[in-house]
Amino acid sequence: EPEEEGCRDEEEDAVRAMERPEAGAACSSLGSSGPEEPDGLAWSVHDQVVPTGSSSRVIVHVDLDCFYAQVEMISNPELKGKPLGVQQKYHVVTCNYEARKFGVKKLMKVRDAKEKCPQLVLVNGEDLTRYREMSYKVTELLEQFSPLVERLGFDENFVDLTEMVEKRLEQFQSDDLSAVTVSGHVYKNQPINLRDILHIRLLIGSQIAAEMRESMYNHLSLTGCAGVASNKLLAKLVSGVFKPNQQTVLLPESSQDLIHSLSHIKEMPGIGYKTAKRLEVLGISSVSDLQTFSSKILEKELGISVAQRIQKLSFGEDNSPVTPSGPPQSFSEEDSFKKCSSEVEAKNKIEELLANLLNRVCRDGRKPHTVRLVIRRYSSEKYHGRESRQCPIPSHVIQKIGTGNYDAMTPMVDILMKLFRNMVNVKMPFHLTLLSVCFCNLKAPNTAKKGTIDYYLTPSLSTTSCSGKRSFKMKDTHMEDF
DNA sequence: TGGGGTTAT
DNA sequence: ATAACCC
Repeated sequence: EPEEEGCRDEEEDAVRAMERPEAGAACSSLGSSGPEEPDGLAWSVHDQVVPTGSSSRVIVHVDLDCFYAQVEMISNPELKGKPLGVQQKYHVVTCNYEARKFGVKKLMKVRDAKEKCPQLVLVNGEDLTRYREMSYKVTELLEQFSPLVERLGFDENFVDLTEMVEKRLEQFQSDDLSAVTVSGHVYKNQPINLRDILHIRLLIGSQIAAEMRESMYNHLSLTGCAGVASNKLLAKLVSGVFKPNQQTVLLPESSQDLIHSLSHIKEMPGIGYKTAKRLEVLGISSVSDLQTFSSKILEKELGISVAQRIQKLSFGEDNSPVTPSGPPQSFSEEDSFKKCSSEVEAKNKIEELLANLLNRVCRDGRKPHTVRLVIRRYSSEKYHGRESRQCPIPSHVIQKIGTGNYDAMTPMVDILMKLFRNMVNVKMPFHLTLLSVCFCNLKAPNTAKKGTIDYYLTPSLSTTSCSGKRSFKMKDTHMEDF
């Protein structure tokens, strides 16, 4: 069973919380006009109207436990029970809980990790294929509950449960609501008020979250955490409160406690490295600092968009929707290395990246209409020494992708090497530490037939775009320009 | 820091 | 094309 620990405690807490539902927050005033049974539950909850289109949502954030390590332990069960790290180049990018007991941390150097834990077993995780495949299986499983699933990286998903919760509520007879229970932890052990429709909805959400985790375990042998709350920010923050393989629901009255539990604003999802640095200059380091800082000055400093968004985040407010991810917008492969300083070397590396990418994009079925080459130059060092060049893929090359196998290889290498020489002056010495190839601008395979309206409206097929100059997408560097 | 991803400008 | 964000 997925639940490893905390099970007893959370059940007892939940029972205790329900034994005195009136102990915490006052009863919602929304139901107070109800008739017959002032102290019963029957009259009130179904009558509490959540204003249509209002911001009262039920969101779950699902976060797999040390995902790459779990996938490796499934591939090789002998690794189970041993301290395991997944290695990319000189780093342990993630590790299981056995390894964490020894002090191994994410993105720790292999040397340091081995020092902390000499018995550490390492597996190479530079090829993401199996992780990516398992990641999409998880997303697809969650999509069976609701189509509103948004991926965040390979190991996290948001699901908007609002509609599902509404449907389950309709199935309840009013006198059943006293039997609604929470699944998993309640943040801060806040007492549950069964007369509060928002509490009820979140509890139903917690039950669905438990079903999702059960399903992930039963069908995919994967464990993870879940957080249920009224928006993505809070769901994400609360999912991490009880850590391996547990779930937590946040009731609205505790949301301020949750955001103030962050010790620094950099821990707020949406406030990254750059923004945190700029806020630091302004003397803003805590959530409270950001809450109370002058909005006007913040807008002048960061721009109105970022300022308003992050200041709302500091209050736990986040109206961003769960945007269904659907199929990927891009496919890329990269490789980093100590040194690449010749064109031939670069070409070989690009060919390897490209071969893998063509396979992936072929399996997807859609056709990329744009290619991009990315490099990182040595000593550019400061993260963001990356430069890129992209161009449209000529339609005759697009056709070769997916159909045959490697017909597209040679023309694509030619295109990529032109992009390469556009970025790197090969007559001068150079030193690269990363190469990446990306296929994007993916379109469904063209079903348009000659002579039809679709044919003439499909840029890759119609004569107007196959000859003469193309005036669209001037940002792309066209191969004709070389 | 690796090997990925996304959206906004 | 770059810059920011996420994992």
